Amino acid sequence: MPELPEVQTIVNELSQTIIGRIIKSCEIKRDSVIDRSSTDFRRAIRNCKFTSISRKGKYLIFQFDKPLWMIVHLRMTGKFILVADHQENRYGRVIFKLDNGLQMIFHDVRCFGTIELSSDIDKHKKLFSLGCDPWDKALTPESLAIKLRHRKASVKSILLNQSIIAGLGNIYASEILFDAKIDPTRVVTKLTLSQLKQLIKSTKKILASALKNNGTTISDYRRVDDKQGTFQNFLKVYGKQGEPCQTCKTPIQKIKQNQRSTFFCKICQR
DNA sequence: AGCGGAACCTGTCGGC
DNA sequence: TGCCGACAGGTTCCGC
Repeated sequence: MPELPEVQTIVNELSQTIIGRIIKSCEIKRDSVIDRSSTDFRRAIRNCKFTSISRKGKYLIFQFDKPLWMIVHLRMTGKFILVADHQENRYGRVIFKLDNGLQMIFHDVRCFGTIELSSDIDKHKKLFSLGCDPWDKALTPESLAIKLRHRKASVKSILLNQSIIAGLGNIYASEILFDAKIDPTRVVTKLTLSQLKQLIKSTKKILASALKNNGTTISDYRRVDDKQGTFQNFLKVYGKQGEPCQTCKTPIQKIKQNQRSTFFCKICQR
């Protein structure tokens, strides 16, 4: 579900409300969401104060007032809800009770989401294996070309690989490739340096615009407290199969790549 | 090494 | 109406 712009929106909104708050207790409704026994988890997190919230790739990172971090991945359907009282909610998987009476609910229909605790964030394997941020200065056409030089996968597949660029998902991959006028099925080593340059440029452009719109709400993604993003109003290809391309009027194609939908214009994208 | 497919879990939608 | 398969914004594991 949420990609970089959605996760960043949630970071921004949670920061405004929970920095400085202390977790008084925690209720775990679904054990598979957390990375240890519920007893150990509750004990570790009790009386911790939130000092900052940040994002790496699609991971949310909550920092506390001691050497402890909570690392959350929302996967497809995870979201956070802040409420004064916890009405019984079928999909509330973990409920954090804060010192100001608010409850922060981790809500996740499909239960793919994960919550982990770490006492040494620099040694967290999954975070360590992430590629660079799209706005990282180290991301240049030349560095990308070197990193991809022996790859055989399509450019769409490479965009979804979090160890190369972190934060892109299925919606923005299609939108970025349309903006860059690159065929998603193209083997990545066949791209020219100027196409790689355009790819990086389009990535930053699309993500910045999505962020400005608080993300894309199609079905499940919600901001904190169920508010919706608005970038769905600006999508040009995702979910638009059969509709005319905004540039050349040719119907948008929908294909499957690695079991996932890709949308593109076969005329504009080469 | 790195690719594609299956699996994880739950809900919804479209077709017959 | 009812059932059944396909599909959903992600990642990990496995076999090749």
